[in-house]
Amino acid sequence: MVDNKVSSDLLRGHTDTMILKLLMNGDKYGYEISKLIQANSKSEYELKESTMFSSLKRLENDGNVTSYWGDETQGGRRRYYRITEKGKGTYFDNKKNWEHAKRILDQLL
Amino acid sequence: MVDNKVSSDLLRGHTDTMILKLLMNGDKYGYEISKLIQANSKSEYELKESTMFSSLKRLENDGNVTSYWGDETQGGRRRYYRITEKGKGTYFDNKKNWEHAKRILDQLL
DNA sequence: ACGAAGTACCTTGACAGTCGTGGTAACATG
DNA sequence: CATGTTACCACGACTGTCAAGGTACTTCGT
Repeated sequence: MVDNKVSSDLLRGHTDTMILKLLMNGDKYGYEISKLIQANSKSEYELKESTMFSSLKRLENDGNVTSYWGDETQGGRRRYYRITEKGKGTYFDNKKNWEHAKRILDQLL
Repeated sequence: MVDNKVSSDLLRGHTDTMILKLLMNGDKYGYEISKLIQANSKSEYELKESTMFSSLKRLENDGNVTSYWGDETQGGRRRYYRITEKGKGTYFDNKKNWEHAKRILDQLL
């Protein structure tokens, strides 16, 4: 009797999942993430910087990612993000939830 | 160059669209709407009353639905909701937007 | 040499949809 | 006559999004 309802949060807030997906393919820094998402959606979706930062902070607070400063000796410092084991689990859960929500929404809309 | 980005609001807030869809098949009252949505999703989604009421109020303020009191002479008064022409347009727009968002999310998740 | 544009980080405050909590009232059932 | 169900509604908290603003460095054109 556990969790056969869609947690309605996932009808909002897919940002975390998008970011986790990217980090599954290796560490990335913030600016890179937003550019990648824009590219991967062929500019049909734009992840706003402030949205991304609040998502990254949330992910870090929840232990889904860790971060560290890159060692760029010259020029702009970059903060890199790395997905944790927990983060991978979260990604798969979220992805499954999305598939579920999609089915239900298709039925309801 | 207009509107090739997903308005990210539709990643949240599908409630309005669900309700509009139901009203396309005839006037309904509040309680009925929430029960129908629960039934149509085989209890996998439950539309909370307070969410529904705020959605209905929003829909009415925006001219997507109108409402009137039923003439139940005995017992519980019921407020019925009827979709407007504008509401039908809104429904089709939202539905199209959902299809679009779905494609993009599938690509990004 | 200078200014603009781009990279790269971050904070703050407002806004909007969701939902828990609580309240009213009528009717049905045991 | 107490409990449950139908039926309405208001209020306030929470959370994800995003516009606006800030800092600092690099690159490129003129």
